[in-house]
Amino acid sequence: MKALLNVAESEPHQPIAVVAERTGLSQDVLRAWERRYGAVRPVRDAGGQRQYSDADIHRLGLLHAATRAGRSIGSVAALPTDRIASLVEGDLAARERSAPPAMESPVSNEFVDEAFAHSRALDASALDETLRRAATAMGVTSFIETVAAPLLRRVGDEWHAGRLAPPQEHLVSSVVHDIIVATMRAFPQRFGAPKLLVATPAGDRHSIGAALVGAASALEGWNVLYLGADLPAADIADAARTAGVRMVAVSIVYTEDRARVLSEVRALRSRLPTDMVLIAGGAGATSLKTELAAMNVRIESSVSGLVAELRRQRHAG
Amino acid sequence: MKALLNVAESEPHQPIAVVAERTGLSQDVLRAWERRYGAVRPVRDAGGQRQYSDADIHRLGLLHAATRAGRSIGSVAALPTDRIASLVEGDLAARERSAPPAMESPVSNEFVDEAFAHSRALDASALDETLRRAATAMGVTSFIETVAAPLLRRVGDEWHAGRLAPPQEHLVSSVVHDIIVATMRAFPQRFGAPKLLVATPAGDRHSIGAALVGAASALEGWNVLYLGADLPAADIADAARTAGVRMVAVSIVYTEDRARVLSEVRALRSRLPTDMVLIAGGAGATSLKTELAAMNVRIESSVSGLVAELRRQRHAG
DNA sequence: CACAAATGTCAATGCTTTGTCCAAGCTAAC
DNA sequence: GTTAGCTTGGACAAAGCATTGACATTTGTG
Repeated sequence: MKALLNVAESEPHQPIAVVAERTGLSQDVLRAWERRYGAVRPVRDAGGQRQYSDADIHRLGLLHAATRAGRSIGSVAALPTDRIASLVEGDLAARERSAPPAMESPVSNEFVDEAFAHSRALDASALDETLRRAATAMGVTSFIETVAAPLLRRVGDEWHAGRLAPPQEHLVSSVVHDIIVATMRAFPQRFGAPKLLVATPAGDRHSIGAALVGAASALEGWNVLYLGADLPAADIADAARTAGVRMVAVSIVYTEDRARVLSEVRALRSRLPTDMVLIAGGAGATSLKTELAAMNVRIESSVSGLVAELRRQRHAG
Repeated sequence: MKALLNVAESEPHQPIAVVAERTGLSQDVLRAWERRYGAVRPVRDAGGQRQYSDADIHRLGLLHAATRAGRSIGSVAALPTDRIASLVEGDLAARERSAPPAMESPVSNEFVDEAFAHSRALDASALDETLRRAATAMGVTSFIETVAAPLLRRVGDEWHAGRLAPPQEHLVSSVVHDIIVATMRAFPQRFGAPKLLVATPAGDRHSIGAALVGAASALEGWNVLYLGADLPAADIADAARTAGVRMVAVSIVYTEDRARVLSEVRALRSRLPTDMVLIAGGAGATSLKTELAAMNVRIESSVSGLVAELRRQRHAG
C-alpha cells in the first residue's frame, strides 16, 4: 500500500464517465456530491472538465460503500478518507456478526407451504423439484421429519375435510415415495455389507413407510433390497433366501383387517429361518404389537429405533 | 474489542439505519424505546435526525439481548449500562447451564474420521461413498459445515505437517468438489428463476469455494451457471452477458498476489453492467474487503450471508 | 378468568435529504 | 461542422426520518 506522492508527475486522471463506471455512481451523483458536500475536488483540465485522480475514485468508492451501509452522504462526505475507510470496515464487520444465525424451522415450513401449493395445483414437476430441494438441503432424516410427514398429514387432513380431491393425495404420496426410493437407490451395493430386505406384506399398499425404512438402512451402510408394497409372504421369503439377506423388515400401515395382516406376517415368519430377525414397523405394527411380539417379530415404532437395531445387528451378526 | 478512546476527535455518530442494522432492532423499536423509556438519548443533527454514539449502540445491543432473554424492556431500559451488562451475562450463563450441549459432533466426526481413513489409503470410491452418504443423510448445508470443511482442514494440516502426501490432498479436494458440483447439477433449470454466474477469477485455482456457492444458490432456487476456476475477467463478463444472468459471484481464496486479484476483480467489475450485483466470497475476499467494497463489490464472508443476499436480490430484482 | 399494563408494529403526516432530470451553453473529437 | 460528451444551475420527485396516535398481542395481576 504505497501512496504515490510525486506531485510533479502527471498522475493518471480520469474523465467523469470512467469514474461513474468504476464506482457505480451516476455522473449526476458525482457532480451533486461535489457541489453539495465537497466530497471530492477533482482538478479541471484546460476546458474546465473534471479530471479525477485514482485517490478520488477510491474515496468515492468508499463513500458509495458507506451510503450502501445506510449512512447519509451528507454526514460522511466531509470526513478524511481514512476515516471513511474505517467506517466502512466497521459496517462490514458488523454485518458479519449479525449474519450467522441460520434459521431452521421457518425454512422447513416454507418447504411445506410451497409443496402444498404445488400439490393443490397438481403440478407434479414443481412438487418434485421442491421436495428434492428440501431433501438435498436438509438431509433425508430431517426432510422426512419436518417436511414429508407434515405435508402428508396436511394433505390427509385437507382431504378428510373435503377440500382436496384424491388425485392430490395420490400425487403427494407418489412423489414423496419416489424421492425416498431414489435416495435409497443412490447408494451402490457395497461388497461385504450386510443385506436387508424391505417390503410391505400383501394387503397393504402403503409403501412409503417401507421406503423410509429402506432409505434409513441404506444410509446406515446396509445393502437394501427394496421390494415395494403388497407382497405375498411366500415371495418375500423366497427373495430373502435367494438374495441371502441378513434381516427382513416389513412396514405395516393398514390394519382394518387385522386377521389378514396377522396371518400374512405369521406365514412370513414361518417361512424364514428361525434365527433370522424379522422386524415390523409402522402405525399398524404398533397397534398389533402384542400379537406380533408373541410370534417372534421385533417391533420398531420409530425410524431411529430401527437404526439402533441395525447397528446392533450389524456388529453382532 | 477495543473501545476507541480518542477524546479529542469528534466522536463518530451513526444514523438510525445503521443502528437498526447493527442491533437487529427495527427503527420503530428504536424510536419507541427512546420515547417510552428513554433507553438512550441520541443527539440530533442540524436537521433533527438522530445520531447515535457507539456507546448508545452498545447499550441498545445489551437491551436487545436482555429482552431476548425474557426480560421486559420497561424494567431494564432505565438501568445504567453496566448493570444491564451484568444482567445479560447472568442470563447467558444460566442458559449455558440449562441447555444440554446438543451433540451433533459425534456423528459428523465419525464421517470425518471414516473419510480421512479412506483418503489416507487413497481409496477413492470408498471416500466418495462415505461423503455422499454423509451429504444425503445430513443435508448439503450441514455436510459442508460439519464434514467437508473439517475434513479439508484436517487434510491440509496433516499435509503441512508432512504426514500426508499431495495426492491425498488432491483426492479429497477433487472428491468433495465433485460431490458438491453433482448436487448443484442435480437441479433442473427452472423457467423464470433468476440466474447466477459463479466462478473463480484468473490466478485462483481453488474452485471448491465457488462450487459451494453454486450449490447453496441452486438450493435457493436459482439457476446456476457454474464456470469453475481460473477464469479471466473478460470471459466471465462475456458469459454473464450471453447467458443473461442477474448476478455474478466470485470466490477468492488465493491472495498472495493481492494486486493481481484486485486488478482481475476490477476488470470484471468494469466489464459488467453498473447495476449488476457482483459478490465476492471466500477467505481472500474477506482480507480485501475494504478495497473491494470501494469498487462496488459486495462481500459475503459466509454461505448463510450469501443466501440472505440471494433472497433479497430475488425479491428485489 | 377478566382486566389492565406493556410492547411491538403500523399508518398518516410533515419535514429533510438525496438522487434524478432538464435546459442551455461549452468543449472535444472526428 | 456536426455529433457526442461535459458543466452549471435549478427544479422536482423519491426516499428516509420524525412525530403522533392507534391497534393487536402478549404479559402480568387481581
